[in-house]
Amino acid sequence: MTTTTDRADAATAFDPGGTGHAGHAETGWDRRKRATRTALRYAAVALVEERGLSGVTVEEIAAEAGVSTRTFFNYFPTKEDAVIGWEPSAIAELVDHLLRRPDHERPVEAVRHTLAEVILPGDGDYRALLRRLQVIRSDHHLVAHYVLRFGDTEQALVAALAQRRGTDPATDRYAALVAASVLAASRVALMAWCEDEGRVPLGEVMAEHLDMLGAGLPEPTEARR
Amino acid sequence: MTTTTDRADAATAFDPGGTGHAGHAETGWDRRKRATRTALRYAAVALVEERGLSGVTVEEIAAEAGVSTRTFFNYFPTKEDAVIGWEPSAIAELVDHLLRRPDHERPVEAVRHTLAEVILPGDGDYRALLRRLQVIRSDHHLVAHYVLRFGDTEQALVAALAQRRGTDPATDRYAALVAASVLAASRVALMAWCEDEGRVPLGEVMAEHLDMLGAGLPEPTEARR
DNA sequence: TATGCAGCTTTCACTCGGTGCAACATACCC
DNA sequence: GGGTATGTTGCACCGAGTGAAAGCTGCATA
Repeated sequence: MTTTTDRADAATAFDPGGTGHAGHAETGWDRRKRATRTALRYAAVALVEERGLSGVTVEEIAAEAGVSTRTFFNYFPTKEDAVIGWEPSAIAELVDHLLRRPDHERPVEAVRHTLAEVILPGDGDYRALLRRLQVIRSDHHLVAHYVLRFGDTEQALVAALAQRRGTDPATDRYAALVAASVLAASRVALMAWCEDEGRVPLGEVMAEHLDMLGAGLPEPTEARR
Repeated sequence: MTTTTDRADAATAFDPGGTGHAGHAETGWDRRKRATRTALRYAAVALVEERGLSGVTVEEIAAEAGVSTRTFFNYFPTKEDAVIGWEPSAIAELVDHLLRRPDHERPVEAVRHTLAEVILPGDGDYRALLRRLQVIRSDHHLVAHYVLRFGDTEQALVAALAQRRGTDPATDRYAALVAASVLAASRVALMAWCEDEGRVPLGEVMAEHLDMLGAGLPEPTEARR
């Protein structure tokens, strides 16, 4: 019901200055690729929202986006990744930000600020994020895959933290612990924000959770928190 | 190299009182099933250790264990699960233990004790656990799958914690946060223990990590911790 | 000991996810 | 305008995973 035609040829329909916020002169190829990627993500979310993950095949998503099945796999390694909107560049960006944080900052704070800068969509497109999270939450398999991608992020963060601290990422337990627990808390915060349908600003929800983590998980006094 | 024949017909070769520590009268079927399960796990770990995850097919694992491919899938939902030794019963057991912890115990402590009781192999078979963890760590895909199963465990823990606290598991953020971060810390501890090749007792490593978490992740003072 | 039942294993057929490769199309640059 | 880099497609293929029906195995009866 949702679509079927409106996005059919998104691969060739160039984005008319829509989400474009790319600084350095974008070539035609880049535009085309971004359009295809967006179309695939959009199609994936829409179809899965409608029929559930197992009710949709990659072939259908590709068709909906107006590209071949093979092309789908040129953009996303798995069906799930198209739904959760996985971007390989996101991890690199995260690491980049983390390495730029001031040296005096403690690891937990550095990671915290980094996440705040990177996860929260600067363009204010919280609606899309919320919708995607709702679709993810609706399917156990998608949640699992989401957690899995957090795992990838975690590995990258450990490497970056270790670099910051001048330690060996393979043996720096503190870095591993910080990355794992802060990411876990962030994930829970995202889910809570989603559960709440975005009424409380995401930044606040994140801060709340990370504060609790930083305080050693004290049991909330008031009932129902 | 490792095997090829020694375990070939483990499905029919009954376990001669080996790992058997089942209290309530075990029927022949149970013995047979346990033997098959063990053979599959063993074959999976051995073959993957030898050739890597992608160098081994389910068909080969099944053949090595002396059963058909279809039977493999009657025991494990995925190839990865056979390697990581996933047991659906483990989660139930975890929940069970958690619900039996004394009421006055704070959530973090309750989860902590539960994990200590369930994760640590009572029969002292740390060698097998260590080997399995080493195989898992050697492959990114296996690590991801391992994290994924921790995610399943997490959901079960949240439900159990919420029940304990008399809250709604869907909205109890504190339960979600505790489950997620404690499990994350435990996972990191397991990996650290493995990295260390089991020289320091697992229980100690776990305690160290959970203490750090409970203290709010203070930056270790001494260099290299 | 024979017989029936229950539960496990196997075979078969099939769908779908995912990848490598070679041919084709498109945008860019000279 | 022609060459080149890059993106897209079709094709062939492999392996994971599932459903269903038939066969086998152990157990509990008479």
